[in-house]
Amino acid sequence: MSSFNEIKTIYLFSELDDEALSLVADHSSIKNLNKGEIIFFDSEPYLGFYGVLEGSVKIYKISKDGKEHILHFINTGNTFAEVPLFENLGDVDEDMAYPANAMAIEDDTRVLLFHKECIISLLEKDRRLCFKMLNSISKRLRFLNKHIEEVTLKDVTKRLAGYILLEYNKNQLNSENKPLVHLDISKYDLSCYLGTITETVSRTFRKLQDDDILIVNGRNILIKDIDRLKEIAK
Amino acid sequence: MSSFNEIKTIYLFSELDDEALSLVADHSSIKNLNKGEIIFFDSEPYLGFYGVLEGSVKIYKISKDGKEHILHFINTGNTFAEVPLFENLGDVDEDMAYPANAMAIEDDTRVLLFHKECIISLLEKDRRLCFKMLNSISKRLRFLNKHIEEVTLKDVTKRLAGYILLEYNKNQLNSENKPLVHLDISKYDLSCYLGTITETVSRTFRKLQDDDILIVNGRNILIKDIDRLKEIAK
DNA sequence: TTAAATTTGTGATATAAATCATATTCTAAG
DNA sequence: CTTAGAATATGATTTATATCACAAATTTAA
Repeated sequence: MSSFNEIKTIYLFSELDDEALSLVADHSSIKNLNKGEIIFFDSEPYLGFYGVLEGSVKIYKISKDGKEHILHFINTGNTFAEVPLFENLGDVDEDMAYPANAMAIEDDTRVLLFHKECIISLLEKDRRLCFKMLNSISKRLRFLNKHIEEVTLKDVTKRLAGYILLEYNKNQLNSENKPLVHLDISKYDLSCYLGTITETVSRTFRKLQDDDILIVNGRNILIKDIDRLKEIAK
Repeated sequence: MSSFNEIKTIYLFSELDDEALSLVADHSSIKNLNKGEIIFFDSEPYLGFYGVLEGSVKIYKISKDGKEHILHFINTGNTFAEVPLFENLGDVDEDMAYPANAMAIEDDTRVLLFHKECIISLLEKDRRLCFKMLNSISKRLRFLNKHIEEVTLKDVTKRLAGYILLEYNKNQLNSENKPLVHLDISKYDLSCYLGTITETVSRTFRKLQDDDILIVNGRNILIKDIDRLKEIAK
């Protein structure tokens, strides 16, 4: 059972009234997951979309020979796997399938599964929710746009530099203006996200370190020369 | 000026009543373009989204050093550049920008620009339109998902094989069951779409031809061994 | 119809990054 | 603490694909 307040941590549901919230509560279930546990597999029959209450999830593809590519990391408050709901507008729930794999990447990750059956009726009642859904999907699309640009048009060094700068900007508010970045994903996941392998990430960190741009200590990165890092990322 | 019937060729608008159609007509303009003409540039201020009435458009990114990557080809009936409308839900039209470049790739391409100002009000009135918009964006997202999987997890041969099979399936209805594919894009655009360069596409076609899988004649491709082609694409 | 320009094809070479092989460091379990 | 397993680092080698150079073919324009 999920409290209304917990449901409201999901951005999409944050402005729902109590009536709508109880409908969501009645049609959703919560899963607790440890690091490495699968939420769904690519092409698996679609049950509904998910929201992250706590922890972190990766959305990824795997090739026949085991090569992995991470499309998104999803954190608290955000939803994933909404797309199948709207792909086949006519055919209500005709052969819907998940568009990628999803795995928890932190212990004690909590996700809310909102079963597909009643979403449409909720959206039909609430125009604001429709717009929020459009907002979520649009942001995801813009993000993938950017991601594909990075992977196809830039080399690994640029991509890694860009990732670190993005993380730095994200957390700048938290930390006390120190140019310090803490990676909250493993180097393996980082390499899969950057479209490369762990060895190459290692070497690239070393190179940036040897050039006095970063100091890498495990998952902690001190940015020594942010201007040059920005120049590289371009 | 645009006739209602012409507007209805855009899938998103196909079911609008006359009142809504006249609103669309009043707030849109039509552009005629020749091959190579730009519709908008990446990051340019956002005017509204487009629908293709006739011809074909490519949506693409370009790197600092001129390398190009094509994200989508948009054909008659389909819309593009809807994303900026919904990204910043609160701030009405705060600094919206196009998410990529768009160029006509056929002569006599006709596009309809639907100015951003009145779209939201139209969507607020018409729930069905909201769902169609969700449908369009979702399809685009699924497509990019697939595209990124191809580019990051498969080699050029697999990607090219996959592209030819997709084109074959698309046009199978038209042609009289002959395993014939006509490329309706240049080899340059094909290479940019596959995340490679023209030389590599040339060589890959040659390899597939030498292996008796295809016969390539300019833009016409005869599939000699579809089973092996499918096997390669996997 | 011919010339110019663009597109396409092919060979030789260069290069970024993957693969393979260990070594080292870190982490979690007993 | 100690040990086993996982994650990370680094060197040597290979490989797919980009780059460069140019030839051939096709399209466009004059």
